[in-house]
Amino acid sequence: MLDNFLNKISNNITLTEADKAVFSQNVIVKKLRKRQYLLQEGEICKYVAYVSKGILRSYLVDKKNNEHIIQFAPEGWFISDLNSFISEDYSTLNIDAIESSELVLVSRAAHLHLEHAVPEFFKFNYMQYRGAYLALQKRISDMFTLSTEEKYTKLLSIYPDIMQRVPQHMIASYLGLTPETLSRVRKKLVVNKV
Amino acid sequence: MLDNFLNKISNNITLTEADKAVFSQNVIVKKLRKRQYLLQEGEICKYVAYVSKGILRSYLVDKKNNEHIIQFAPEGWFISDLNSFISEDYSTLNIDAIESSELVLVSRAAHLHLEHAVPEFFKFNYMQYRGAYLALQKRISDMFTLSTEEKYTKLLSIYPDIMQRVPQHMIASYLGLTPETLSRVRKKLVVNKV
DNA sequence: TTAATCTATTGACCTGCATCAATAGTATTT
DNA sequence: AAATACTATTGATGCAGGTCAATAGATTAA
Repeated sequence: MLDNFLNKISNNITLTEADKAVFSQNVIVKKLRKRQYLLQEGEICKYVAYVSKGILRSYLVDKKNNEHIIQFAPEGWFISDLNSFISEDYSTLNIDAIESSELVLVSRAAHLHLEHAVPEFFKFNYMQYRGAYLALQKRISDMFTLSTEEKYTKLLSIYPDIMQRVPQHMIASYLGLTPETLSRVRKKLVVNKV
Repeated sequence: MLDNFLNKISNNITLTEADKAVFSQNVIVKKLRKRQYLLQEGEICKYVAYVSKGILRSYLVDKKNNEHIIQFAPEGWFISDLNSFISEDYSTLNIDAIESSELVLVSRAAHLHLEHAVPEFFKFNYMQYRGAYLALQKRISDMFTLSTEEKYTKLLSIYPDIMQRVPQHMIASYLGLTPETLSRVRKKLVVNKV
């Protein structure tokens, strides 16, 4: 699982063997069972998690106790409550495992240290943040401009793998729909396709 | 207007006089009249614009010809279609001036050059992107969890200055509402306050 | 193997917001 | 000063999607 993490990093930037050693010494490997929390609302987010196996989600819970999924993170992705991680404020997000998973955790201190010790890692994070920003901008654009049906089919076409692994009501939650509505949208799609 | 820009940068990172000279030589100063486009959908976004005076907006137009505002950028803010700027793909966003404005433009080549020539500027952008990502994440959270009324009052409390300067139908557009609906929400708020 | 939980579907009903249309005040232009 | 565009409000009406409730298959736990 550590290898998986180091590969991810070195796919994007060049790491010497020494760099890899520094990484290895500054991260924590962790397993999570299905439904186990990595982070619960109100805690301080101590880690950025890299998913080497399985799939996690981050979500928030509104006043009516409805869950809204912010992000799915399958193998190869990072997940955290970045705001809490950076500011050390209480988190508003929950993060848990949809499947039992394996993670590589980077603490705040380790993250800072690594950015300093491995300057290329700073660059890596620059790209990550920029990419994450662009992705969210696209998501907002889609929220504004696409019909419910289009949002769903686009999601299916972009992340077919993820969509097959997570229960349907979580897809609904990600799209800002109730499970009932998504069920009806799907029905309509099937009928129209025949 | 160039000073305003240099101050913005040097509020966040330390610039030598030499650095400032490099910046000055690598940016373009530009004025925009009210309603004038900086960027039109389908063009390639050549610049990141810093607003030294006035206020701009970026928005997209859906199939039904409704505008959806992605961002307002008053003095001290940056605006662009970052996706188009980086990838040199055709832009999906429009950017225009809500008030007549003064800008400092940084081209892609200049941006790359500056990041290289002034390493602190690379750091500055790292922070910008990270901050922009966090801001969008909050926006999505609010879209999910707040009622229409709450979204509006929160916007008013966070950006009272901007909200006073832009027409109401643009606020509606930013919130994903029709002008009629926002008008009714406002009415209800006044009545409830009395 | 039997509960208990999780998941998806379907129906009946309700509501928040969009749509369409009319009015009127306020800026801009010429 | 008149004409044109822009902006905000209000009313009437329709619909997409939420809510509540029932059913049933599929997982998971005891």
